[in-house]
Amino acid sequence: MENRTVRVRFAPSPTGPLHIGGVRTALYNYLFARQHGGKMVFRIEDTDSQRFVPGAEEYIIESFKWLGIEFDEGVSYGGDKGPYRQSERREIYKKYVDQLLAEDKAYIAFDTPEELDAKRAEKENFQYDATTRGEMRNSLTMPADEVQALIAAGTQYVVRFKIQPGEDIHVDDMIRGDVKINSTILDDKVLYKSADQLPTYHLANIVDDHLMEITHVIRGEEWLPSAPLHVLLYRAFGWQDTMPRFAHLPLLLKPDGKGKLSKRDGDRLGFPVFPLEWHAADGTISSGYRESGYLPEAVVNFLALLGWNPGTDQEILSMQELIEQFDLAKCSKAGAKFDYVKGQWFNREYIQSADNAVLAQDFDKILRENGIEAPIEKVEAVVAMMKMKKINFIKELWPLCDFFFIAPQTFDKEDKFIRKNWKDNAPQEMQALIELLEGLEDFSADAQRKAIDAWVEATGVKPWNAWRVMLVGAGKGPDMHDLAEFLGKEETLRRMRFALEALA
RNA sequence: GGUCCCUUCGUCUAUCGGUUAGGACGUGAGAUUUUCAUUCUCAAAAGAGGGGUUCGAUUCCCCUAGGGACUACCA
Repeated sequence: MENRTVRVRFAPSPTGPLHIGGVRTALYNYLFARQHGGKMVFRIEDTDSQRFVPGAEEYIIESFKWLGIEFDEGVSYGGDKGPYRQSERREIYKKYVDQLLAEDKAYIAFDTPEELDAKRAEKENFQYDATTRGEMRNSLTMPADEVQALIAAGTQYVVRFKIQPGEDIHVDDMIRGDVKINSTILDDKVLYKSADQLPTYHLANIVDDHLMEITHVIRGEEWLPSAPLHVLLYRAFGWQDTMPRFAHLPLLLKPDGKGKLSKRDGDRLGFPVFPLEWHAADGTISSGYRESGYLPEAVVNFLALLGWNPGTDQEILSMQELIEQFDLAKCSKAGAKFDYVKGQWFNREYIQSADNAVLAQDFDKILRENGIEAPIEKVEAVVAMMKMKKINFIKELWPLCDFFFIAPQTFDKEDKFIRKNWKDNAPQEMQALIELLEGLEDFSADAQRKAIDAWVEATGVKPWNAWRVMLVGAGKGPDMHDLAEFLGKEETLRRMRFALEALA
């Protein structure tokens, strides 16, 4: 059985946008599958017809495309073990539910939700299990013909799993080791609802994982308490020999305060919790990593290190390196607070090493939003000069780069930088610099540097800051020679002459 | 309440019985500098508490405390 090809799955419920914690779970599954030359399946768990949200499925698919997490089969990817949408697998589940019923491993229950609520209200710790099922309305307590009559009359019912109490159930977790839970504390879980003829998560999950030949279930820690139930289900079906191995990942926690990271934390603290921007039906918009200016590689790298690390000091890892180095045994057991400040640092690192042409495309959009249309090679030149500045996002480049495209119109003489660098002798010195630049045939940064260095050597004048006042109007920007080359001889001299007058 | 999981700098983490407890983010200081930055250097910063086991525990065991998850005809 250990020679089976690795097959993992990511199986979200289409109830809304994909949470960033879900993204990390999917990423770990992906890394694990790729490392072992296995397959990654995308399944949609839409067994709760009440909570279905239109567009969620498409959103999830688009998110993974953006992030570079690729599936091998599943919804929208195809494959020979479909259908991959649980709502399309009704007959399959029905067959297995009937099998459990026939083997007396499950039973039919007619108690209504209202009756159960009443029970819970009267008995603090009411649980539908071996101690209580004898006093409920189910096929264990009612005559068979009455049960059949009720069903024939169209009475709604559920199928419950008959759990034998008093047994220690062991779950062998790849991250946590042996986890033991006694079956007595488990309740007789609802496996199937006649109302919508759909199974609940637990049944559908086990049947699908088995039929889709899943070898490893890598999921969030919130599933650990129900893992014993799943083990029991595999056993009930006689599938224990091919039961997948489990790995329960630590949760992503709120950056501040307590509890797990929730959808609302993002807007509250100013960072996205969704990969892509999400427009809810009620009109509210939740920000996304993509729209906020994150590079997908940075998001992947950041998420990968939240709960796992390669055991070395290396923190910048490409998808390929992650695939090679990922190891479930090295995953941490404790939940990780979501450190979005470090996430921003990852983005900065990826911006600084990103291809200028790619960044130019992003920056071009920002420029257009600010009414600037420039040739893309000019945009790329600006990005090349400025991306090493202290920016976490490309959009932060605009206030640092506006002067490339818009000449300073006014000069605030109270401005600290101008006051300090526009001294009484500045006009004469800058006039001399203008004359020097006028005489240059070659206006490249190198040629300027050569000529100006010689002039500086001869006169002792340090022209750069005053020059910056004239071309930029503030204490920011790149090397003056690079800037002047970018602006060109004509524009450089025009700005200088204008500034000379404006500052007089 | 019950069950299970977890616990090293503010945060993410390394350490798989013997280390000056390492790295990164963030923070502070200094150097470099043609502004803003970058870069470089340095600094402050941690084993929850208590018992064991052991020649020796951050590391293994137990207890306590704290945190988290689960406890639906949701996933």
